[in-house]
Amino acid sequence: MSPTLNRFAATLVEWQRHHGRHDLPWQTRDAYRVWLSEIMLQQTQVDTVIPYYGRFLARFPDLPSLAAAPVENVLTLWSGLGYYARARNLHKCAQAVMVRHGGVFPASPALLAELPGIGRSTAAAISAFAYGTRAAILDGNVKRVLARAFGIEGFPGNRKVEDAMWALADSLLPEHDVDIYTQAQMDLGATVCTRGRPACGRCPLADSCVALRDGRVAELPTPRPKKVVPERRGRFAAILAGGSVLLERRPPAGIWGGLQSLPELPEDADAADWVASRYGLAVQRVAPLPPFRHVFTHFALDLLPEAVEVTAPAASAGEPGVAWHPLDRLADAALPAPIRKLLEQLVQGQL
DNA sequence: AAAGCGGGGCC
DNA sequence: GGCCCAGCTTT
Repeated sequence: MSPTLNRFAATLVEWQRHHGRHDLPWQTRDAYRVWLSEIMLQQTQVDTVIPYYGRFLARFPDLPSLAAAPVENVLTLWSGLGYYARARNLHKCAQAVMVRHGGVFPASPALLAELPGIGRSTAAAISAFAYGTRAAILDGNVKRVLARAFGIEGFPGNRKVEDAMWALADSLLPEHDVDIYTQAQMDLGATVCTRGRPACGRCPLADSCVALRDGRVAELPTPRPKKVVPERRGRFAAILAGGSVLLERRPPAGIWGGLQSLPELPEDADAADWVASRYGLAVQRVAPLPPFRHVFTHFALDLLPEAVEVTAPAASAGEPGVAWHPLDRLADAALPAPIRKLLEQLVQGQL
């Protein structure tokens, strides 16, 4: 598309100057801050990210401090944000930038995309915001805006549909003000062209929007095809002694990879016997706790927690990755959200 | 309880 | 290149 015909970009850039967001804490030209925010913003909305971003930056103000930290400390600060592979990749990426690029994020989207946790869209966003590089993003906001504005059919998670959107996004990229344009697409998608009740009345693209013209705003973008999710169940032991709970680090990959959690009991084990033999603890009492369901994208997990009171333990828990953790210091633990909630309810005497 | 958000990586 | 992966928020 010739630049003079690119009304789309010009309209968005003009809209952004007056109606876009200009006070987000990561709106700087510091590649470290831009990168950190973009990773946190994958799969997570701005309002959720802001407090995490602030805490993270206070603890790891720059790339070298993050690269030098143990990954456990990174996971602790990530606890509750979800998708913990992002935190592990973030840490790996920090170390890779130190080694490969002398501690400076490259400006090239191709080089950025070779780093852990950075894909094509995130690479483009970082290079556009931090360095003004001309590169197209395609996140969920942009997919929604493009699907509606241009009437694109098909689930954007489908490779063919996504490829078509990438081609369109590339063709729409303006010659100048790519950083403003990039922020404009994100902001329009987040504040006007929302999934639920889009505010078409104040959309700068309303005049030309195909979905609005055809009355198909609610049908676009095409939703993900439905799938039945398998169900799993897991028994979890809250082993308690002297105001502390026993936490065990999970394997690095898979669900809640690398996080601390309650030990998972074998399906048919007797809780008291299992705790006694595995950890060498003297069990005083076992009590079932209310079961609850946690739903992931691709499966549902029924959690069956049990409280296991033991006599005051020795200082060491023996097994590697196993540690007693004070119940009044849960904030320091890298816990998955449902386990954190369970333990907090336990502390508050609600169970 | 169900739907939505969304980029990365494996096979 | 199709499909699988992963957790929290919103509705």
